[in-house]
Parts: sequence; structure tokens; C-alpha cells
Amino acid sequence: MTDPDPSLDPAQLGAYLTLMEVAGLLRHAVEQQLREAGDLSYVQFQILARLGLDLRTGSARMTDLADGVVYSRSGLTYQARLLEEAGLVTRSPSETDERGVTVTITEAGRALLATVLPGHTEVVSRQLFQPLTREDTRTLADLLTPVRDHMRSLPPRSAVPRRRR
Amino acid sequence: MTDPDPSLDPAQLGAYLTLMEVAGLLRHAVEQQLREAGDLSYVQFQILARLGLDLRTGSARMTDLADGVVYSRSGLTYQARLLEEAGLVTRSPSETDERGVTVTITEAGRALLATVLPGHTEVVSRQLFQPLTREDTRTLADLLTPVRDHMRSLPPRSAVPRRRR
DNA sequence: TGGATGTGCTTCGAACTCGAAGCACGGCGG
DNA sequence: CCGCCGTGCTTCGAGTTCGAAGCACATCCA
Repeated sequence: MTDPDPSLDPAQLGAYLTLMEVAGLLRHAVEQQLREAGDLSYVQFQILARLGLDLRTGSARMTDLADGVVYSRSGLTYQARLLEEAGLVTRSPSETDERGVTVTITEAGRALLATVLPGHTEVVSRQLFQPLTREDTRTLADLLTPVRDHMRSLPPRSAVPRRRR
Repeated sequence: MTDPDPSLDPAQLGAYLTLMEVAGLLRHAVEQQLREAGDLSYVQFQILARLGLDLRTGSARMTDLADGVVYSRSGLTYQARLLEEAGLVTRSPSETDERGVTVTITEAGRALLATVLPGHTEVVSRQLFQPLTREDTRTLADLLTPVRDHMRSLPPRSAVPRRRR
């Protein structure tokens, strides 16, 4: 077969493939639990979690949400609409910028989040952290955090300069 | 080993979120490169890579592919059909089991794989491994491999016993 | 001030994804 | 043999995803 590309040795290839597979399997497991526990998709859960846990205010602009969640803007619009129809968030024009939309989690949203969270953490705990010691976990986080920051700095993701017309 | 403690401490939560975000960002970056270089989706690339690189014979049964790629069977059927229409793989009934379908990579498939691979590894190298030393990479792989094995052992994925009627 | 350009979000169409149900074969027990 | 269940794959329908294009407001700068 073709010999290995010089820019990716076998150890790297293995780490890469394993990383992607772990993430895929974990996502599937989590998705299933969320669906059963609260009829939420993974993205919907992420949105609620970000609004309800990460952010003190419980609200954020669409674009910031999309960036935080690694998601397309149009996809976020779709999911935000579903969440709004379910009464879990509200959407209102931003006060400072008439173009912007501020998404805010509702009480019902917080309640559902609280309902779903224990099962969620339980799945993650069992699937991801069972084979890892506390020390392993810290090591893993220390390894991945710089990578995340590096990646974030490279691809503007939602801030791709728009093509001229 | 952390025992099945249902709650996640902050370090675990951070590791979990970072892991998922890194995987998401990496997947997006890779997907874009594959689309440009060879008009392949990530799944299609994975299938070709598995057939062309992992497996000596260049062929595999559908179910084994689906399991290896963390993918639904129906989704695999869809992608395999696209690949077949593009002339990159062939599908034929298994010799030993009339129900089974053997997917085999074609010369064109290998050629496309060879075309796309350098750019692919280049992206992974730059996005994922740039901030990591060689030692980091090995540590990462050593941490994730047991996790993957653990996850694989838990959810049968495609082997879910079918419901009675 | 006002045109040009940039930014925030939504709409639109096409493509992809999944699980459930369906079809066909394999393998086992009688 | 034959009937019955298990397994391998596909079909089907509904839901989701994305990027490109579009609309509305903001910002810049002569």
C-alpha cells in the first residue's frame, strides 16, 4: 500500500482515530440517554447547559452560542426554534444591537435541565471516566485544553469572511 | 479507577466538554478538506480508509464496517451506494453467507484515497498535533485506548437484540 | 450625511442520518 | 425435512444538518 505520510506517524494516527471513535461512541450514548430522559437532542442539551450552567445570566447571543457549541448558525436557528416552541427558551431582539437575538433559558428549561442532568452525568461517568483515574482525567484535560485553544484560534468557524458579490 | 460515581467533578466536566469540542472542531476541519480534495464525506473517507489501509484484503462485510466506523447500518447502506455509484467500491454477495454483502475497494478507490490522504494528514497534524509533543501524543493514546475498549464492550451498537413482534 | 461594506440571523434547498419495519437467507430443534 | 427464530442488509419516512443566499441593521469614512 502507500507508505505512511511523513506528517503523521503511527502513534499519531492511532491517537487521532481513537479520539474520534471515543467521541463518536460517547455522543451516541449520551444522545440516547437525553432522548429517553427529556426528549432532547445533544445539541439542544448543549444549548440549555450553556445557558443554564455556564452563563450566569442565562442568556446569550445566537452567534456566541453557535461558536460555543461547534455548530452551524442555520442549525442553531432551527434548534433554537424547537426549544422556543417547547417553552424551554425565549428569543428576543438584543437590546444593544437591533440585529442580534438574545436567547434566554426559561424556568421550564432550567427544570428540564435539572431533570436530565443526573442521568447525563451518570452516562458520561460510566462510559468515559470509568477506566480513568482521577489523575488520568486531569492529564487528559491538560492535554486537550491547549489543543482546543489552538483549534479555536485557527478556523474562525462562524466568522468566515463573507464572499464578495 | 473511579467507581461508578454518578456525579462529575469540575475536572471531569471540563475534560468531557473539551474532548467533545476538540472532536467536533477536528471533524469539521477534516470534513472541509476532504470535500475540497476529493468530494468525500468524512464517513466515505473512513470507509475507504478502513478498506484500503486497515484491511489487507481491501474488503469487509457491511456490519463490520458499520461497527468499525460508529455508524448506523442504514446510513452505511446509503454511503456504500454512493461510493459504488462513484466507482470507488464494489458490492457483492458474500461467498460464505448469501445474506451478507462484501464491500471491496476498487483501484479508483485506492487512487482517490492516495490523493486525499496527504492533505488529510496535514490537516490533522496541524489542527490536532501541533500543540502536542511526541510524548503528549503517546500519553493521549494511552489514555484513550482503554476508554475506547471499555465503551466498545458496553454498547453493542449494531448488535442490539431485535424486538419481538 | 450617506453610500459602501460588514455583521447577525433566518430562509431555502439539498443532502445526510437514524430507527423501525421489511425481506431474504442461515441455522437449529423436532 | 420443516418450521421457527436469529441475523444481514435494505427500504422507508421523519427529522436534522449544512452552506449559500437573502434581509435587516450597524459601522465606517469620505
